[in-house]
Formats: sequence, structure tokens, C-alpha cells
Amino acid sequence: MKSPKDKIFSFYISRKRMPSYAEIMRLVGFRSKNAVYKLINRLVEEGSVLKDTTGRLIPARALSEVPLLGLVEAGFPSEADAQTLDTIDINEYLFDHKEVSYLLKVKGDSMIDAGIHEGDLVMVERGRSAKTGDIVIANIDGGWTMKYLRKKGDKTYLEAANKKYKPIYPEQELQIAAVVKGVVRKY
Amino acid sequence: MKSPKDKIFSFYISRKRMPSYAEIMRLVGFRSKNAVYKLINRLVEEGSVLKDTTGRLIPARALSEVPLLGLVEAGFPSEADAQTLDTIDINEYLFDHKEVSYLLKVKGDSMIDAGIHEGDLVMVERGRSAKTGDIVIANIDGGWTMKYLRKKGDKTYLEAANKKYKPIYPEQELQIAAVVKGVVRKY
DNA sequence: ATTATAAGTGAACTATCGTTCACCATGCAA
DNA sequence: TTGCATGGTGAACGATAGTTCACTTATAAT
Repeated sequence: MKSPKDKIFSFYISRKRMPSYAEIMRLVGFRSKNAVYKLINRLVEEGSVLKDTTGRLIPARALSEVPLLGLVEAGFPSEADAQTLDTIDINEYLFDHKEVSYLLKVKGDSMIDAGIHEGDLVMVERGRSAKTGDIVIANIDGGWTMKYLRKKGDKTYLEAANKKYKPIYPEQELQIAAVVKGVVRKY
Repeated sequence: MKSPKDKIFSFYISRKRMPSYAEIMRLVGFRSKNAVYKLINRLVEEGSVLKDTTGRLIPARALSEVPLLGLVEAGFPSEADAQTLDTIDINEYLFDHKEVSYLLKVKGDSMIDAGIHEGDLVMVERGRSAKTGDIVIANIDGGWTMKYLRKKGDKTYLEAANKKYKPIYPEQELQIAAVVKGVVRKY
């Protein structure tokens, strides 16, 4: 059986707003708005819900947050500790500048030694200056690739993270379109 | 200068709810709620905002969505095409069962050949049955590790994705705590 | 059994909600 | 010049918001 709190948060997730007191009343099965009022006060006190200056409800923490455990080697905490865990929002973790961020699906194995496999999504930021050693999305002599950006003397070139492939020295122009800032893989 | 639409969405992001008509009025600089009413109707028509059955506003798409381009090799579309791009919500992409999902920070290089590096976050699901070949978080003879789950005959053992390390055959018990379902890396 | 505390009912209150109406200003087409 | 969309003002509407009050039931401790 779902707790009142879960029902309220489910409402928020599906409707993208908090329910009104009358709606919570129907949701939870109360016959009085005042019962809701007291329920909400309890939730506010325990910190899982906040109130606006106007009294309207907002969820206390981003519902997209996920518990972040420590290192793998530390293993799992007991269920009892689960409440005290740190949580992070993977969106906020991954995207610093959402306006210039894009996701690209990876094809090929040229960056496999950098831990980027075929089928992964790479998060790239467009229009940022790339430093030597960055992984970049580049347009070289007409074709697009993802490679390490390297420099030898004053010559800039691209290098794969896979011994199968040779470094690429641009014949005409080397245009950096975006810098790879993150990787997401799903099994 | 921010457009009215951007101001409304900024409000939603920071306050986790849509503004009321009176609030939009102050936000945009109108002196009449009716001007807001007409503005909203335009936004509803263009599809960037939706209305509840009760008239209350909800953002049309999850604001956490990010444009998803095609393959790396296809490169970047022109700015003009940017509106027609597909978008995905990285949260929904990554987490299928949020209730049992955790993030773990990776230590060590034992899974490096599987493209999982030190410092990466792995997304694990707890309490799921693991298949042979899955990457699992296991408690083996008292210590926690992340390894491939392998089987030889009826014997289950763990194998690293790094030739430096030998397979681990459990002496007493092999307890699978979670299955790795995703990886997130940030540069 | 008695009492104290917590939780729910039902009705009322004011403020604000989204909506509607009549009206005004501007710009562009005929 | 006229006509007519387009986008804004200002006031008013009923409906619903969150809140409060007085009262009743349920729970648990002594």
C-alpha cells in the first residue's frame, strides 16, 4: 500500500505540479481538507515537503534525485541507513550548461581505450574552446569524427584511443564543433 | 533579453511549479491578467505549455530534456534544424526502476576493459536477479567488488575486466547485492 | 477505566485562482 | 482613409485555493 507521501509525489511526477488540498483529500481518502492540512504540516516538519510564501506546496527535493552511495568497495549500507544517504540529481551532475549541451550516439570503436564504446551516449558542449587532450567532435576534411585533440609543435592533429587507427593530420581545415564532457552508457 | 516563455520556464525550474497568471503578469511586465491569458493561449497553441482540466498550467515537456543528435559520424545539424531535433530526458533514459536504483562511485581499475574507469558513477539496481555475463556488485568472502558474473559448470565465480586480476572463486558465499545497469562519466 | 494525545470531520473564512467582458492603442492591408 | 486584426488595459465574475475554528473519534499510556 502506498503511503500518502508517495501518492502526493506520484501526482507530482505524472502531473508536473503538486496537488491541491482538495485533490490530496480524494487521493488519500480523507473527507476533510483539514485532515490534509494537518498531514501536510507533518510532512513539512519532517522535511519532505516545503511551502511557498503563498502556502502552495513544492516538493522538498528534486524527485529526480537518486541515492549516491560511496565507493564500490564500501558496499551497500543497511536498509535502515538508507534515509541518511546523500542523493544527487543526475541531470545537474551531468549538465553544467544545458543551453549548449547535446547528446550524440557513438558509432565505431575508435575511442574504446578511453572507455567510450559503440552505443554509448556522449554529452558534448558546443562552442567551447578545446584544450589539448580533450576529446572533441571535429569536422576534418569534410568528415565528422570523435577523437583526442593533440598538438605537436604548432601542428594540431587528432588521435584515436585505439591502436588500430593512425593519427589524423588535417590536410585543409580542422574544425572543432564540440567538446565531449561526459559519457552515459546503459546496459 | 529573455522571452516570456523563458521567464515562465525559469520560474518553473527554480520554484518547481508553474507561476500563476498574476505572477506571470509581474514576471513579464504586463499590467493586466488578460494579457497573460492571451499570451498563454498562444503558448498552448504553439505547444510549449499545456493546461490542466482545471486550467492550471503544466510545462509541455520535461524541462530536463536535452537534444539527442544522431550518430557521431553524422555530425552537427545546422542551427536552423535545431528545433526539429529529438530530445530525451537522461533521467528517464537511465533509470527504469528508480525505487531500487543507486549510484556508486568506482574505485580501482578492475573493470577498465569494460569501459568503466575509476571515478565513474555506476547505476545499479538492487535486488534483481543477475544473469551470467552481467556486471554485478558482490560481497565475496566478506569484501565488496564489482566484477563480471561468470559460470563454469555449476560453479559461479567473478571475473575482472582487466588481465592484471585473476578470477575470484568464492570460498564460502557469493552474495550478489546489485546489478550494474548503467555508467555515467563526467570529464 | 480514565485520561491525554493524536488524527479526522464538517463548515466557514478570505485571498487568489483562471476566465470573461468591454474597451483602447497600434500597425498594416485594402 | 477606412477597416480590421493584434495585443494590451482594467474591472468584474464564480470557483477554488489554503487556512481556521469547534467538535468528534481513535489510539495508547497510566
